[in-house]
Amino acid sequence: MHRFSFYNMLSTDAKELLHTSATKVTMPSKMELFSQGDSCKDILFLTDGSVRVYRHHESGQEITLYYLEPFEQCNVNLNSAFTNTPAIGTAVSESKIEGFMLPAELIKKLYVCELAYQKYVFELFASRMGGMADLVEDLRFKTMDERLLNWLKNKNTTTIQITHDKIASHLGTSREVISRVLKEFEHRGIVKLSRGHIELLSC
Amino acid sequence: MHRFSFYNMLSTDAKELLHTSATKVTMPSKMELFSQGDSCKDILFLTDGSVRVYRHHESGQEITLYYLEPFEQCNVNLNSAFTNTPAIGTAVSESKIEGFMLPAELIKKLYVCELAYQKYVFELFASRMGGMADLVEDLRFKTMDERLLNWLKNKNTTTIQITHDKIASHLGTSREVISRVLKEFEHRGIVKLSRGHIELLSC
DNA sequence: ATATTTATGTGACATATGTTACACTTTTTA
DNA sequence: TAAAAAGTGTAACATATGTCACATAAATAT
Repeated sequence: MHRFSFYNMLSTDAKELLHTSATKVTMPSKMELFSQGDSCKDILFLTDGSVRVYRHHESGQEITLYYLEPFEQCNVNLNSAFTNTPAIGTAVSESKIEGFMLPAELIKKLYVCELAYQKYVFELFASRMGGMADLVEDLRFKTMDERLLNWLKNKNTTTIQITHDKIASHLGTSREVISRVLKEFEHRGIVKLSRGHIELLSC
Repeated sequence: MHRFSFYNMLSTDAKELLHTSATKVTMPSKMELFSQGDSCKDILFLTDGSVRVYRHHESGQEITLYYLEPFEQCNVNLNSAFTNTPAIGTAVSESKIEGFMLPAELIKKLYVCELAYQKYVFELFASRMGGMADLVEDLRFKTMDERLLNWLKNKNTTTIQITHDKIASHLGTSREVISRVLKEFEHRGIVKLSRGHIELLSC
């Protein structure tokens, strides 16, 4: 827990309480943490790996709302747990993840009493709102080519291990569309494709 | 101020402080409260009228992120003011509006010290996140027909006073598209159109 | 009263994306 | 090793939406 930005500024009482109440969790990839409609009782403090929070549609298609990275907290999780409302999305681990689980009631108290945590939560919300607004703008005004290229670049690695099908879920489209656009990128010399991974060239 | 849900649960000190520091504001329709990129120094407490918060794109097109209704607060405004970051959208009054302006520094203190306000802000964020997630899902998986019909129905009146151009900005499309879809609605007997207003039938 | 602006109607067309259908290859499973 | 599953390639087509180019009508301004 000590690696969370707010930790050092907590009261000793709060630190103590977190230590005694936190349950260390480790989960493999592809585990569902909670599903759209669930009521969350526990709150995850992610320390390693990443979690995808997405919406699904009747058609079976999905679109990613955001990715949860280490030392961030999941707003959908927090919202549901704090306000006793159903989760507005589904969360699934994208890799092996590690972290701590803490009961909602305790974190609610932390939010009320600890200034540092309040600030942390507020900033988390602010940046998530920003991300969601960007997503809205992208969905409306950007082409799939742009969105896909941005997505690839945001991975910050030259070799990305992923299937076209997964990318389609992230961006909310179908596999064929991703395959088609990627192939065009290959022709343009932007990427090199092979089964299961994509190599980013030229940037 | 006393009509805000959190007001009655504030300490007398806080109430006092709000009263002495609040500046009553009245603004006509179509006034820009702040623009994307601005740093907000004051926070609006809206008591009457409504405000549209939107994003604009280079092309000149716009899309509404959400509407601010009386006794809600604007998250973009709060985020910018609290975290000293540029506003992620533009806010414009949709009608004549009334409310109070309060300095960011004071509201920051209110957020820290007053449990009721903390709760209010949290719930506001939670519901706004929900709205944004809905918007993302709609943008990706709903047709313009569905989105337009929902938008009309959400107005909760049978006669809506608006131009096609405005609707286009709300939904992030062009005027022609809205005109076309509305005309089809008219043929299907869902609406009756006339210059400047739309009458919803059959529901 | 005439001119100008604002709002709407609409056909024709461009294009991005979704869909279907199937071939082919690689990997995994039995 | 054979069979099944998973991943990719690709053509052909459907369709929703965006764009252009006007025409017309209503409201406002001069």
